[in-house]
Amino acid sequence: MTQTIKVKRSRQREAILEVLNSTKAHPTAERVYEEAKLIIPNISLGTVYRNLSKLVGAGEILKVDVGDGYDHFDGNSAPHYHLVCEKCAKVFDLDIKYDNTLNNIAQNKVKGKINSHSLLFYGTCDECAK
Amino acid sequence: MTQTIKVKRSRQREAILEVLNSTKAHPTAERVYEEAKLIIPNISLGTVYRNLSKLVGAGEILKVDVGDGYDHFDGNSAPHYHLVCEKCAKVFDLDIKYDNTLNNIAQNKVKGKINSHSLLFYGTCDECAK
DNA sequence: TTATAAAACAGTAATCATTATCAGTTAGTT
DNA sequence: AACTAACTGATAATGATTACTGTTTTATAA
Repeated sequence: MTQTIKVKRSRQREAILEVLNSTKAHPTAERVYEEAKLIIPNISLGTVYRNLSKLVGAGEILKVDVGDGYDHFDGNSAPHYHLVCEKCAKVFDLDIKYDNTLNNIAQNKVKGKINSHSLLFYGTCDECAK
Repeated sequence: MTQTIKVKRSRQREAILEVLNSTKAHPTAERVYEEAKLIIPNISLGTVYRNLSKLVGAGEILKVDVGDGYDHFDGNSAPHYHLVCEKCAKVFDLDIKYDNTLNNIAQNKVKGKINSHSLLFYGTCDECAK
């Protein structure tokens, strides 16, 4: 028994996507909520969470886990690497090519199948380094 | 104004360390609590959390963040890489040498200082691949 | 267009991993 | 043995995320 669940457009989801696509920051759900309210003032936080999950599930955005207790979201859905600043806690994109050979190195060590990887750098961002 | 805070031994902290050093799993705080209770039956969950934080701060254990909503802990404090099984959700150590040159690649792209990195592989573990 | 059904919503309550609090206990020192 | 500060067990509080519910919106088609 399979059931197909249709997806309907919603102003709210489009506003959330617009927020994410117009920033290079990697906002938390709360920050996305604040920005989305500028477009749809009575949007609710639950709606933001629900749609962020949906967009992640659809592969339209990325969830970035940096271990600070918040989920961060990224409008750039292509796999790429991040820098987490240990001073200001901001998350930055790194202009490094996604390296599929890393998967091969791991693949040589296990019988199971390696599907992907996530690489996170910790250090000081340009701004905080000044 | 600096103040030195002394560290006192405690049976509880030693039991927690013993739990972590006797497993290759990467238990959550709750699991550490369950195991520690076998050694000290009336140990409290708060004590487990408090000492896990302390041990991480002291560099005696590692906190492994795999994005499943739980903190995982690792008695092996040397930097190394992990595989997260997408089927059973377990965390495994990978026998791959920690690659410092990855830091250099990132270092070439930023003005700030890259200090470390975390690399996490996703896929199927040996057991689930059968 | 209107009617209909299901998806999505706003508002709010519930969940639950983790942290904080606090009175009593323990380890280390004099 | 007495002192002091770190530590503990028990429990309450926190806070990000999820679930619930009655209402609204979207998409489809009569």
